[in-house]
Amino acid sequence: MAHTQHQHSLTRELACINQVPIFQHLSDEQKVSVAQVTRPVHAAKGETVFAMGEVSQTLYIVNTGQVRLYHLAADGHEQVLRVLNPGDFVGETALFTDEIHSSFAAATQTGELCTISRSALTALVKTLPPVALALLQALADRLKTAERQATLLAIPDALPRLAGYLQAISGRQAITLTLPMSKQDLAAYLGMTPESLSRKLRQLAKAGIIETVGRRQIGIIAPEKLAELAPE
Amino acid sequence: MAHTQHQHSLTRELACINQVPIFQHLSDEQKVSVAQVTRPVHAAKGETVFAMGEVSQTLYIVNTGQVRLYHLAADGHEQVLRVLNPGDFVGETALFTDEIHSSFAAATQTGELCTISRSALTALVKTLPPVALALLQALADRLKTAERQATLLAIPDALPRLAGYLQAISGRQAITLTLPMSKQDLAAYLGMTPESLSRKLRQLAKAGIIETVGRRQIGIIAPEKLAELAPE
DNA sequence: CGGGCTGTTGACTGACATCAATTATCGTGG
DNA sequence: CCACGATAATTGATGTCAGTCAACAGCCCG
Repeated sequence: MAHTQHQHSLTRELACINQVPIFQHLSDEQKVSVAQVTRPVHAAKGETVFAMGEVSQTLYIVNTGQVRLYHLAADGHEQVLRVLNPGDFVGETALFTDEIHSSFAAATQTGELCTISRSALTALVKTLPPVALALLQALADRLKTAERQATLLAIPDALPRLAGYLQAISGRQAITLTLPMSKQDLAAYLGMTPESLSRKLRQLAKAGIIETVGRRQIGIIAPEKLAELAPE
Repeated sequence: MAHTQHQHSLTRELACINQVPIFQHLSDEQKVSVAQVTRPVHAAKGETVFAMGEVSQTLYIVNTGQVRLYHLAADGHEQVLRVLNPGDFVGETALFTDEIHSSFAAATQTGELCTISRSALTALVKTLPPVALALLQALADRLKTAERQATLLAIPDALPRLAGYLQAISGRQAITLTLPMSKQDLAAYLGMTPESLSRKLRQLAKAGIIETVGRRQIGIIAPEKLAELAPE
């Protein structure tokens, strides 16, 4: 490992930082100071980024590609916690405690990650208030999403659960959207089996509320009917 | 409303701040500067702190008493999001957007809250890095809890869901604990009906794993058997 | 062009929701 | 302090939705 990167052009690091919302509003020189504590990491499709039980003191930010976060039960069943797309990050809990990872992370698409060590990020938060605010905002957003997901999962019936999810990611608009993950992952995320998901999507399509386009695209035709099925 | 509080002794405000983990590690003078932007609010049992749909730019911190956060569905069904005990807070999303509340908050026990306005807290975060770090930590903790709950709720069978919950709040110890909410609220929180919860508790009691003491107390007798039933 | 993985469809079964009635517990006022 | 009423919690009987197992279809990648 190189213990000095002064000769390094930092272009890869800066590419990462420019990609990521939490560093978006920094000045150029501030970005450079962040880039100096950033280390790019390559992740090939299927590769494990970190495993449950590992000790980590690192924040991972996805630059390109996609990473899937999941719990693994003793019976082998995987529960998808969330899917990290470019700009998303994970590992913030490791910034405060030496706590072990409570989940697995594996790349579903080959891409590039950026890592920042705990000590470096703590220093950044202390010296650059905008970073602290951006981090707070990102965490608050994720918290809201997680609580929303928990509310959805508490619904016993699969149809309103799916309707609520579709409503959330479509923004109640009649648009065609690309699913952020495969359907079997989505099924696990929504707490149902792939079979059930398939059936419910078909049911919604038959009712003229949505249409499935290819494998990963869904067109929302009647948002108002979706709202009737969804909770609240 | 008094537009100046200079004569005020700040004792109530300081009591609140000293109670709350996110301000715990501040120096005395830093605490005073926080106290100056804090406003205490009394909440009687049953009183609504804020309602869904209201616009808020305020952080609420529970000093004493208890506040219940819940969603209200169109059919009148309540879904408990979480229960705020002393030291817990809510309203962090309002710090970044003028977004409307997505839930109701009602006091279940008479107590005292502290409020901090958005602008004041933003300023605090910028000037006092320890506050930013503490807030980040608190949000990270809550995020972890929310993700854990999501994982639990994704389990289709009620028994492991309950076992996982009991394990989490008992800390895997053989202790007698007081439930943080009524059983019907707990049932909603765990995504099942009160009837199912009752049956599952009975099942655990018959198996000698727990015992129910009164209405809100549960004794954990065999934590290791609970662990067998719970996921992971 | 072929293989494997992802997604779909079908039949069956079991667990939980639902509806209804009873019992226990707590808070309150006499 | 006890009796009462209201609410919470339990118990029972029944129906239904989603999980399971199994086979098949379709897309993508090599």
